[in-house]
Amino acid sequence: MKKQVKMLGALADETRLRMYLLLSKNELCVCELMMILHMEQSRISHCLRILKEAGLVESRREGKWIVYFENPEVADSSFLQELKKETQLPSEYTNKLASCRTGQVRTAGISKTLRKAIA
Amino acid sequence: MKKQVKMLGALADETRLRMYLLLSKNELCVCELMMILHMEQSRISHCLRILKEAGLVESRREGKWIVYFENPEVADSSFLQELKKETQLPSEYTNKLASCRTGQVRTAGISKTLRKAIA
DNA sequence: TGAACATATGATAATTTAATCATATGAAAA
DNA sequence: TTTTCATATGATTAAATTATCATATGTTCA
Repeated sequence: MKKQVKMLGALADETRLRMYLLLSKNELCVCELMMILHMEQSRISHCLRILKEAGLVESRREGKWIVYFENPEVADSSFLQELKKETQLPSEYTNKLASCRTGQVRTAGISKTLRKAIA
Repeated sequence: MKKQVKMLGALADETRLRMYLLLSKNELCVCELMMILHMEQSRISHCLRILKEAGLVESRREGKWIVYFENPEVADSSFLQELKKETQLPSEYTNKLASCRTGQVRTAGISKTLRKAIA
């Protein structure tokens, strides 16, 4: 039960649930999540850590980026699959996700401009 | 999403998750939950309120008892069904639940003796 | 090598949540 | 009709979470 409680706790937050839903659709680096969720970097990182500690996501380094993705070991948990089905991510985020799929954000980098835009 | 977050939050606590799992198997009054979970009354009541506000359980009065049960409207949510399947309630609780099924606890009342035993 | 970038993380402050205690309400039984 | 039982709830305190800020680490590129 402890493991389930930890997972549930990690998902019991709107920001983290959005992150998890996004990452279950597409792997993303932190700066892409900053863009999509319009939040500052350290907040994103802290949230990702909680998701990671709950076993929901994993990460790998890719050049200067760290890419997060859904932990393949839990991806096929039917409980999580059903949660994903029943939970609609606002289109605002799925739209932004689409532009990340083409790699625009990561290539451009967030730099000063984007950082200010988010702040 | 807000609704899901509230549900997840209500279940992201070991005590409340146990309660929900118990109630999804069998309706129970507060004193039966006190017995099974070995916790004091106000704590049980507060937890039940959170489960109720999240839409997971409902209650009805029955004589001097108030009986809680899984909200039939969510019982068939496949997400919750899978959660129940994937989450094993410790046998310690299912055993105690069995004795409640026969109505022993409720009929006997908790009275001073039981109250002390729990305290 | 050193600047700029991408991310993590420790510390602090702010907010939320949970546990406990005391008391209130309402039903049943004496 | 007062006492006991069953439960709810408000208040207070204790504990955990979250956001923010500052800074550290590792990477790339000039």
